[in-house]
Amino acid sequence: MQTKKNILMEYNFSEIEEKWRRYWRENQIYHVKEDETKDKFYVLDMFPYPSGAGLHVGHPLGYIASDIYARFKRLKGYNVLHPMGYDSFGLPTEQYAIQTGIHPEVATKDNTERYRKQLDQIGFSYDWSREVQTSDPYYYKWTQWIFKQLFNSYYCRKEDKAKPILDLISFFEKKGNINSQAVCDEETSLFTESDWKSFNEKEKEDILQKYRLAFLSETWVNWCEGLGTVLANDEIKDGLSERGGFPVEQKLMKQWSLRITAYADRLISGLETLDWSDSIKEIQKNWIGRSNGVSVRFNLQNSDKTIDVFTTRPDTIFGVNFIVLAPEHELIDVITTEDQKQNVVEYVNNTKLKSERERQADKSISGVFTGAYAIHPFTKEKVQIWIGEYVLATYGTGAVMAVPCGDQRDWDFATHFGLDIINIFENIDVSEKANQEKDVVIVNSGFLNGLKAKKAINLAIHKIEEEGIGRAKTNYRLRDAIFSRQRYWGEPFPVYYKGDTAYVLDDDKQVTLPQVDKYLPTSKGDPPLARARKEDWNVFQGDRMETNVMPGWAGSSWYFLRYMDPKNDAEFCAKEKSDYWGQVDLYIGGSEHAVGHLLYSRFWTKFLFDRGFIGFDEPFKKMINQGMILGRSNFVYRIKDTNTFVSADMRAGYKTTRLHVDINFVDNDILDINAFKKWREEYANAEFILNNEGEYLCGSEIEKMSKSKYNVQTPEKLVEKFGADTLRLYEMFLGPLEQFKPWDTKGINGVHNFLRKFWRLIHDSDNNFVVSEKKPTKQSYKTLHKTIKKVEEEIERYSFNTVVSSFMICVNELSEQKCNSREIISSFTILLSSYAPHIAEEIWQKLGNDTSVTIAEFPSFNESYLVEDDVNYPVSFNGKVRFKMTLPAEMTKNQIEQEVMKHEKTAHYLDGKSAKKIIVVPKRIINIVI
RNA sequence: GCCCGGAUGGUGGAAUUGGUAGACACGUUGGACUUAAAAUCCAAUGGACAGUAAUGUCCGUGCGGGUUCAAGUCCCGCUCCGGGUACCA
Repeated sequence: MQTKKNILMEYNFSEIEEKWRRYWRENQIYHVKEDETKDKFYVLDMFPYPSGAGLHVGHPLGYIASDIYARFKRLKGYNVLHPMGYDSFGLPTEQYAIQTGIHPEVATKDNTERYRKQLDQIGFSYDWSREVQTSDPYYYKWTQWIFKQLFNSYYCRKEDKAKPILDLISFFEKKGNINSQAVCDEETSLFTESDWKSFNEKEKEDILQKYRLAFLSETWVNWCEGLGTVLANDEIKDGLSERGGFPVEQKLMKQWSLRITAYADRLISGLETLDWSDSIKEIQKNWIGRSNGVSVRFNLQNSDKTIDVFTTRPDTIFGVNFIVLAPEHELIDVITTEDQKQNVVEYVNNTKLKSERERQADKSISGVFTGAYAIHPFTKEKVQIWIGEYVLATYGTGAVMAVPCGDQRDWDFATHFGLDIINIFENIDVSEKANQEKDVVIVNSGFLNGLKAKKAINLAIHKIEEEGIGRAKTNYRLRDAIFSRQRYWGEPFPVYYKGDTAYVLDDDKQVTLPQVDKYLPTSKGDPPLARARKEDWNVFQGDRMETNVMPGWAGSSWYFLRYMDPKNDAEFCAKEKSDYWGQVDLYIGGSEHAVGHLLYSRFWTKFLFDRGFIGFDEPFKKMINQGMILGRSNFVYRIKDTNTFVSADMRAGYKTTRLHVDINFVDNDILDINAFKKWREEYANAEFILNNEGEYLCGSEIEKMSKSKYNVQTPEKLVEKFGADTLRLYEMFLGPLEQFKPWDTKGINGVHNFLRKFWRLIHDSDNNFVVSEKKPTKQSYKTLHKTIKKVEEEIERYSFNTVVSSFMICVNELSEQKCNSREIISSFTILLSSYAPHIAEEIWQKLGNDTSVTIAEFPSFNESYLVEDDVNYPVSFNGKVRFKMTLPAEMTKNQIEQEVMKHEKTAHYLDGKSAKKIIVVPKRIINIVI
């Protein structure tokens, strides 16, 4: 037991930390304003979704790192924007509302308050006056506003940017759409200016929908019955919804979409300007999936219809002897012959029954012949038309020209159905597998004979275009983003309908979420908002209001802009504010948002830039993805069909079931049996087979932290036991920020001891603060300046863990030197303040300062303190270090060589032989080659 | 399959451009203080071998080669682990 006196005499972190948190709050220390006299720096965290579970120790990892960086930049004289908010629309809150009837707004308020409390405890330097919440009507008013701008814009290919839709309308009025360079749906029909003038309002709007960047369209969507909503591609993993893991199927529905595909090229090229990890850039590139090729038209036999196929290998076109259509292809009904009709209908219906997941999982080859033939554009031979599941309706044209000798999938298909394989490669055997190598000479291919792929591709494209049977085309894997969700807890659309035609509200009007009786779809299957009566809507125009809501990523696509001007009631963000703060200079968050949030916010930023609302077209200049902190789970082993648990080291020979056990009952893998028995009723009478030490040993594994695994470590407990400064230091000390690492509290004492050691350095045995006014020794200056250099360099390269070591080394050395000089301690306190702000403020005050250490000046590094008179050289023989010798630093290479050869040990290691060569690297090493 | 990471003591990790591998911590062991414990302080701590000892020798950064006076670091070929992605024509 510690005595009361002991506690008072030591570093009393809980009192200190509370005191300074109050001080920061009351004096608005972290409040920040635009200041033209200073350089700006914008440090941002990915804002959290405030879930009911609260924060665990993994969440603050990135926040601590960004906070350290923000504090460091402030000390270096920058005007730092470092805000925080909540991504507060989302499914879990809504599911909770469905179960409990509690309005999501109420649950959100509770959750954000808990988050705030937890965040405050860690001592972050956020300017909370700039807080945003995506579910706040004052915020989503502007999310709706951006939607309106998207609705009222189109993408101009010529200028390669978004422009007002009014420009397009006046173009149509003058010239129709025949020479229009605007991005639009593939199947948009052509019209002249007089056609346009003859269209009525609905017809005009239907056409404009094919051009608007936010538009309604009847498309195949990913319908998730379990969630009762459609999902975007990035919300699906392995054919299941990312949230909840429910099956997803294809359904034809009228939905809002955003024309992100118009930005595909710029989203790829923009990556070059970003300081992001290669892996995230790579993921985005793959997701966009640009491939250059050509679309080729095949005429049909006995029909005036044609089939377009997309290929990246037109050089292999002479290897084509059949075509394969996706089961959803629109021509199937038209071309199938009578005698094949039954087979085809059966096959198509079967594949439709399968879910997306089943179709992905099933790699077996299936298909059916339509009975129809196309004509090869060059050889004029008959080409069979098949239907196959391996062809995707949503990619390219939904049809492929099959080249069995050159594509493994086509080869597999041909082999399975006994179709011919034409070989067009010189000296290549295609009887076992297809040849996908490009460095091969092409034969049997008319005008392409004797060429290799690179030249043949260009020639083939040229010829295809010349003959008018196709044109070069770039295809993208990226689809337009489905922007409607059939849910309640999201942004309502600022949209109303007259008949089937959608209109956006005037700029001065916004829709707020109406009250509904239940958060469930209606009996007709309409979204929850359809439950609202006319009088429940704050705005009601036309025949009906839009009842879909926006997806979770709407609000998070622009939140970093709102932080710059959070209270602005007239604009989403004043231009002069966004001009001042500019891009986010450092963005820290998880890599799980690689294709969702990070792609959409780049898209919105580019759009807002195009329309002149902001002055930059990439949101996040530098990004770091922090690694996940994993939990350590513990297990007990229940013998099958009994209520007896066997110790992990005794379980051989038993059939057992492994069960997660709450880590709070386990210390050093030893189970507290009494606590375990009390945990659940069913365990009250459990029996235990103990090991030879009479203990119950648990098994363990490193896993993701989750409630269901009972391995969650919360920051509260650690803050209570060790203080926030210790927690901050420890999370950084664990290892490199980007790395995945298991959470283990074993080492936390080490960092805590470091703070206590620092405290003791400047307090006497009665806990009185004592610093010396004497001039520090040369050695102490060296210690300090070594630390200044290291701290500055390491923080600049985001190596947060090694800085903690430098702090420790510094305090260790100062303790050894018994140095408590005011000058040294003052500088060190500033260095420490970005990591451990509470204790730094306390010491700073004790040193006699009456302003916060957060506005101190980072100590400047002076090289001259590190200059050594002597160098301790390692002397190696054939690369092996044998002894060391200290020599004056200013000695020349020749002098060093002479000194080394004179050394008594040199003769011993030369062992009678002569030195072939002596390598001297000044201030580093001496190597003697024998 | 393809694309990105990674592999260093009992543990987390350090070594920025090739130049003293294992900083800093944790853990372990021994010692001091104490009636005792906690806390604190001191010392040792990659492995093997030799020696009473000071010390010395050899081996050591996943494995096998190579470049170099010198390789954890660079090059070639593998193994294992983690992440992403997939009938994308």
